[in-house]
Amino acid sequence: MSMKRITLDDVARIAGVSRATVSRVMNDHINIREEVRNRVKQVIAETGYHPHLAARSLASNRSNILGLVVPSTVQIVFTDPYFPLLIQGITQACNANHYTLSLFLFHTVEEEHYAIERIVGAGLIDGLIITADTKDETLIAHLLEQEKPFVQIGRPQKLDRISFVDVDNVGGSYSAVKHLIEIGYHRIATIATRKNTAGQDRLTGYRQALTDHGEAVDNNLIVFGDYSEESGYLAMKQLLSRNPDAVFVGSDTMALGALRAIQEAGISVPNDVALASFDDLPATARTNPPITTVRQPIKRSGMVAVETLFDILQSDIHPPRHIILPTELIVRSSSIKRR
Amino acid sequence: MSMKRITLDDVARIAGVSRATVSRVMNDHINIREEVRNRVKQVIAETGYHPHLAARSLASNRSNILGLVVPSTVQIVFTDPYFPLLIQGITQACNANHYTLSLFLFHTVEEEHYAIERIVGAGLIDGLIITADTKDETLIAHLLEQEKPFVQIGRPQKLDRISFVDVDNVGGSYSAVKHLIEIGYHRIATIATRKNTAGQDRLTGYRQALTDHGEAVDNNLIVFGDYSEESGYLAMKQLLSRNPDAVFVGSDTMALGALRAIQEAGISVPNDVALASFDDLPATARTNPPITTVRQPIKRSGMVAVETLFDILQSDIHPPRHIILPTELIVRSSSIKRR
DNA sequence: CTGAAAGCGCTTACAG
DNA sequence: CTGAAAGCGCTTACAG
Repeated sequence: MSMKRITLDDVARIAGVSRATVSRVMNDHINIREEVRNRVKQVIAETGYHPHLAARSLASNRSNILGLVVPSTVQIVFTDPYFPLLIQGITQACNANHYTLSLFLFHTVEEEHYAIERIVGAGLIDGLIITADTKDETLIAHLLEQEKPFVQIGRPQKLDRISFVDVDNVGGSYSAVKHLIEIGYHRIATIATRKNTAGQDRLTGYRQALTDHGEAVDNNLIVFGDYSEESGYLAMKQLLSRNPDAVFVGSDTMALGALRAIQEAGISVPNDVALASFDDLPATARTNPPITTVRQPIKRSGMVAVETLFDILQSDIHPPRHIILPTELIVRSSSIKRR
Repeated sequence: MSMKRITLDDVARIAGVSRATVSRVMNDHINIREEVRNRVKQVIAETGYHPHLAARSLASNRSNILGLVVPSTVQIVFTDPYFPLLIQGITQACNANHYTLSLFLFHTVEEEHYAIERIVGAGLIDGLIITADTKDETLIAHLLEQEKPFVQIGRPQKLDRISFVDVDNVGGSYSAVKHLIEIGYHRIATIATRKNTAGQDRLTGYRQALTDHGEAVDNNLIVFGDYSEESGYLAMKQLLSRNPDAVFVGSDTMALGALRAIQEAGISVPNDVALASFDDLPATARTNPPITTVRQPIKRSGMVAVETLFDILQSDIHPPRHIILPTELIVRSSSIKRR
């Protein structure tokens, strides 16, 4: 604020070269005489010169800023560590590539519409990462129309033109249910959700695993929640009267609710009923007995999303990228059904 | 990308005024003839004009971008909902003021040093919000030296020149311990931490409450943890042999560990030992029995931090602002010690 | 391999 | 109340 900032001009004058040359050194262009490059670098180091990002952005038409958009309808932000882990992955990839991350978190739909227009129109951002949500077709549509490069995290409803990074929800659920079958359970229920594509895919995996292993799919054993702990609790209460011997829960938060219902009913886990879940939050590792879970690579999906966006930014043609990251089954309890 | 962007020039030409006038309308200057202002606004609306932020930034020397810095030493990011709530408050205040938030999350110290210099030097950011941490004096020192306006969240070690927003850790702990005393407990232990100023202040509140109510401070009843669930568990195991009849835990996460230790020991809560805690995370509300907690206004502290930063940015002289937000005691169990 | 020059899209004294 | 003009600090064809 107080002392005058050092500019390209200053460096050029001190090094005895033109501004163009300094600019080229800054941007690692080839075709600079080694001697000149060193001299300029020397001056840059001595003066502590840092290029002015706004100026660069204006001249070059790229800002080295990425945006992360969290629509107003995304609630997970406040419940579990999903959001922090995702951000961790995203920022790590950004830092490694000298990109800056701008965060757009919306609290209302109006805010969302107003701000996104401003953001995209302001040309301050090279590309966007959007956390998935079923409902906001308008936001996605708007981005497509503006031809702003973006990558969605989570599978979109219709794939056609959208690049996305998702975890293998179908495969993850499949492996969990398959595991329950293999250790001897037969009346396997599920607490599912229709809230988003992840929930839908997890239900698909449940169904597929049963079918593939010669088990009938009983619709009475499929109950729906909304990702909240409370909804898991209520769903489990419903299920208890239907005597499942195992339950695959579509999310850890709901699983905690389900466990509460089970414990209140004075039922033994895993002898009377086994529990498996999707997410692998720290909390589920600490329950007693510990819950077997499907671990999704949250942090990694953030990193991959950024890399995918870079890939798009650097290529001229834009065929949509569809990336599915594998999950991992974490078996915590040695719950073998007693015969 | 495809269609040419609409600039100030375009708007000026269409509206039949100079670029200066359009600029003045955009920035809500006074002294514009009502008729002219309307005409320009009309054209802006029709063309969907959005000012180019980099250009504005370059010309005006303010970017309308705020930075949130999370040092590499801050771990809370990944454990509880503190970080999401804080971000929620910060983004809400930013959105309301047409500011954009950039997020700087560091994973290593090298990254931190390298990036912060780049950020501050790049002149892309008007001011910063720093999440507190005891250890990174270097980062703070660097910012002070650069004369970049910033607000710290959490009390810094030495106050002198630093503006900060903190919750009333001393008062909050005080009220919790006072409550335990008033409902009849006498051997009140604490699981404290020296990790940061918040932990220190909470211990201070504990001590003060005891002293003010004629209770002796017994150092045998003060055990230290490091904010982790495991450390709370271990601390409680130590405490159990010393027969406290109540424990005030310095954080909810540690309280969950402490509860685990109590339950493993087969001891009744709150009859044999009562539990109170600081933070008020969702998880503590769901334990059985529910834990009495001190609720800190996390989201609000984010909002206030942003507002404080605006205040600093707008004023010429910079006396440091010190803001302490009140906490709230949430009594969940009617734990009266049996006589 | 290097430089002169135009230009990116805005703001802001200055003058009237 | 409004405009002409300079300037913010970079990048990038173009020419040599």
